[in-house]
Amino acid sequence: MAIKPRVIYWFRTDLRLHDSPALAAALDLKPECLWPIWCWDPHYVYRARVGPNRWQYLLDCQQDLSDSIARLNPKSRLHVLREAPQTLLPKLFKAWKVTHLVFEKDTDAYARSRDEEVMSSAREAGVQVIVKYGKTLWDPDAVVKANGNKPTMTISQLRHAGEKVGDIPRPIPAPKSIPDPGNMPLDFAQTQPAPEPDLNSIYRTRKENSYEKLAGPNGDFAVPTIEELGIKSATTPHRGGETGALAVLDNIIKNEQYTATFEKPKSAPTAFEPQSTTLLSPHLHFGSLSCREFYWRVQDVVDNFKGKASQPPVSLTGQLLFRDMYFAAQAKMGWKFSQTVGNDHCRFIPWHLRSKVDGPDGLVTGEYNIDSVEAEEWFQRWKTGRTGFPWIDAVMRQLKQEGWIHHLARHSVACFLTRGGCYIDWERGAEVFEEWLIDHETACNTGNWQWLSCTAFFSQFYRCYSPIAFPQKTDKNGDFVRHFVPELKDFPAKYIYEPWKAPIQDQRTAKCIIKGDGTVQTIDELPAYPKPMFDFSTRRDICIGGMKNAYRVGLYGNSPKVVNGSWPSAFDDDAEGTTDGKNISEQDTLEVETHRQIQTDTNSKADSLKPMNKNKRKGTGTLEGFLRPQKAMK
DNA sequence: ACAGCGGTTGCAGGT
DNA sequence: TACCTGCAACCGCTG
Repeated sequence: MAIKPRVIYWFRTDLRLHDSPALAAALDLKPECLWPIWCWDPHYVYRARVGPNRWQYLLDCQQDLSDSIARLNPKSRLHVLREAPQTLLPKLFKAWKVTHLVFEKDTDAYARSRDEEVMSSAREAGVQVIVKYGKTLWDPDAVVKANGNKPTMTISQLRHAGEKVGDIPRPIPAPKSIPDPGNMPLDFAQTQPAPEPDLNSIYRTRKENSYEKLAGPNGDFAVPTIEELGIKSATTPHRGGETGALAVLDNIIKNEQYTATFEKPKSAPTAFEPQSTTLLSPHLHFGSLSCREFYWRVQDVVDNFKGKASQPPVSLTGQLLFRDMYFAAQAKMGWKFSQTVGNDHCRFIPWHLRSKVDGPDGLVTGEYNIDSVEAEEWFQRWKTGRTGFPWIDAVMRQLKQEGWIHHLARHSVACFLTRGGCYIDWERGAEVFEEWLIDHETACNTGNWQWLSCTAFFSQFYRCYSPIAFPQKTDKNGDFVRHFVPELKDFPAKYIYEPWKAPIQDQRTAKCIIKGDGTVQTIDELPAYPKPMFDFSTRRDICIGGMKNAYRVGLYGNSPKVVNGSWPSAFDDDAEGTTDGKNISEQDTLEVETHRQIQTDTNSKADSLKPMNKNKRKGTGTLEGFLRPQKAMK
């Protein structure tokens, strides 16, 4: 008689029961026993930037899922094990006599390397592995294949590739029952992770000890509390979990007008309580909501809508297309998608505070070069919400406090930090978002930062968000600023976005003095708010000049001069002074259009040779043949 | 080969 | 209110 399957279902960023193709595949095995488990991965604990708000959101999702599993089978729950999956799973295969390992596909760079290691040890142990995609509308690898094995860099590429891949699957209903878990002996040694470097040490309330016992402090595999983890309390009002996600979705769907006519660019980034968009992004990140459930629930409303429905990409379903575009781009490019150096699709701009890279693979180290004391100060003021521009500061404070900000608010502060203000590397901003966003998704976050900094996906750098004019379009009175920057709450609307222009008498009446850099709390016994850290329109002009210049030089992340650090020779001044829009001489553009021919990534070599051969037909044999005509600088 | 068009989400100043 | 233009000028896609 054949042995009945003994299945580990490994939950990761698919913390739901509804529409889970992988979970359905596990249940289709008709297992004798099924262990729903979560591995407390040291990579996430120490190496990813995770602030308290996202920790709490994850715990919410885990607890809700665990409760839902227990409702289907009181003998079961989500079993949380404190060890890296790469070392733990091989031991569980033996100790629990596992026959099958099932999980949802994850094409994130770290996830891929982790999963490959796990799959190889499963093969060695004779454990059958079942992997199903479920995180995106289409399998990112299939999208890449349909896109000619290239990363999807425009929404039309994604849409064409998606059409080739096929129809977006209808969601699968949640299971009605879950098998018992088998016995869970832990008669093996727990492998302790290396805690250093610990990128999240500032959030710990005590010495990190989440790896003391494999099954948690009570030995019961329970989902921990944030106190148990020794992490500071969350400040976000947003709660995770599948139950809440489906309730929010129900509410959205009930409002047919909103659902069918939603246009992202027309939604207000200044709206709060309630916000103007769905706030479902963190649920999509943790998988507490299936994107296909969302897609089809919305699409069914749109199909039955009597009026004029909005269309992708601005519509609700359109938002999911961008997500798939970034996932597929990352699926193709791997680690290099999330950094400049070595990235053949990311323009090189000589920003301040560039990342340090190290090692034979040329990956970022997590540290950066302070090439300008002034830029470092601007970066810290941006991060901590004391730039002196109330709109920027309000958004950054909302981000830190609540872990979520509106998409267009992200645009505004990202533009300000990079090409439209500070001229600081987008990777600095992406790291802050990684730390604070509850919906942080590496592919979408780094993709959007490249978009906004005009290094990939988007290039209209002369379209620049004003920290004064932009919020005024949707919030003349400045209610958003008054809420998140309360020291300005009594300022007249006339000055709310530029309080430094208010006469001193008005400042005293409003009980807030505009002075200093934000480190001083009170002046003459009145609350203080900083002066703007620079003149915005001057900086905007400098930045646009710098962008124009850098575009003309035309280096990309994989250009030899970027990889070997000799890029300053492509600009006409010294290494520290290349960032502010000075002109370059004509011959320095010669590097340039070769970027797509140069590959550090071996598996895309074949693609990259094509354009070179095509250009070679010109027979010039020199770089000139590759150059596009350059417009003269004024 | 290349001109023309459009690109989820700019701004200022109009009608 | 919902559009229009000029501003300077990027890219990918289409024919």
